[in-house]
Amino acid sequence: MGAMARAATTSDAFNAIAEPQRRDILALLRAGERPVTELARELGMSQPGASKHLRVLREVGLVRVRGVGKQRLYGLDARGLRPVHEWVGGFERFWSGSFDRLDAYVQDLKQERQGE
Amino acid sequence: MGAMARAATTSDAFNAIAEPQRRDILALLRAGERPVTELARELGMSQPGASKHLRVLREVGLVRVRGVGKQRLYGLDARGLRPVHEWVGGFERFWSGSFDRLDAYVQDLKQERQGE
DNA sequence: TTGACGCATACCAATATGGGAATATGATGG
DNA sequence: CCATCATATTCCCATATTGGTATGCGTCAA
Repeated sequence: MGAMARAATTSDAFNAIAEPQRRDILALLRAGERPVTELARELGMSQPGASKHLRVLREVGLVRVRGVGKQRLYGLDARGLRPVHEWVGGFERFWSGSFDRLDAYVQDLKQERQGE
Repeated sequence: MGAMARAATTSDAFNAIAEPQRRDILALLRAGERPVTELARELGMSQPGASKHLRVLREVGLVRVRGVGKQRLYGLDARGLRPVHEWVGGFERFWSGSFDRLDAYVQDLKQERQGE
């Protein structure tokens, strides 16, 4: 019951994709299933390293595994990214087009003043 | 140099938004600027807690500050979320519509086999 | 059964948290 | 200059990584 640390990487997709190498793995898997060793080689990481990242991705459901002989083929299951996309999308109007930085700034100010 | 730990939360937007409370702060700031204490109160966190999260958000450029008298008004600067949205958007075809889980799975297999 | 191969785990080191409490810092109003 | 309000920082703690390296384990081929 003492202090807390950062949330586990396995807690949700947001945490899982915070790690660059895991994002690389997901991106690579868009091209199709891959066995661990191949992933490791293509991404320049150690085999244990790849396995560990894959474990995290598996625990949040972003990849699934399929045993084929000695190999374990990892495949993408991007459904878990949808909530992330939607959450971030909720900010789209704040970065797109006519709403440049200064505009947004001023807008916010106006809104703020009106509220009081 | 020795082992590494998790990337800093201040390293990029992906890491910054991995923390739920920081996401809450960003979401709240869409309604307009807020002073620290108000943010803390509305989100049920301590003042130091809010300040610390705001510091992280500031360091990755997702919020900006403006001093107004004794207060410091924090405002949203969502531009940094755009790359995140785009990266995640790159997976859209894998979760949307006709591409349900099993379909995607089979598709991947086919693509894989063709590639060899 | 025995190797060999592919992968997952265990263990260790070094580090980055996130929360609470206490305290320092800053700006404002008298 | 001082008391005060609003924030930022500092400490301390327990925890959760990420990256090696070594090793366990399951499957397949002889």
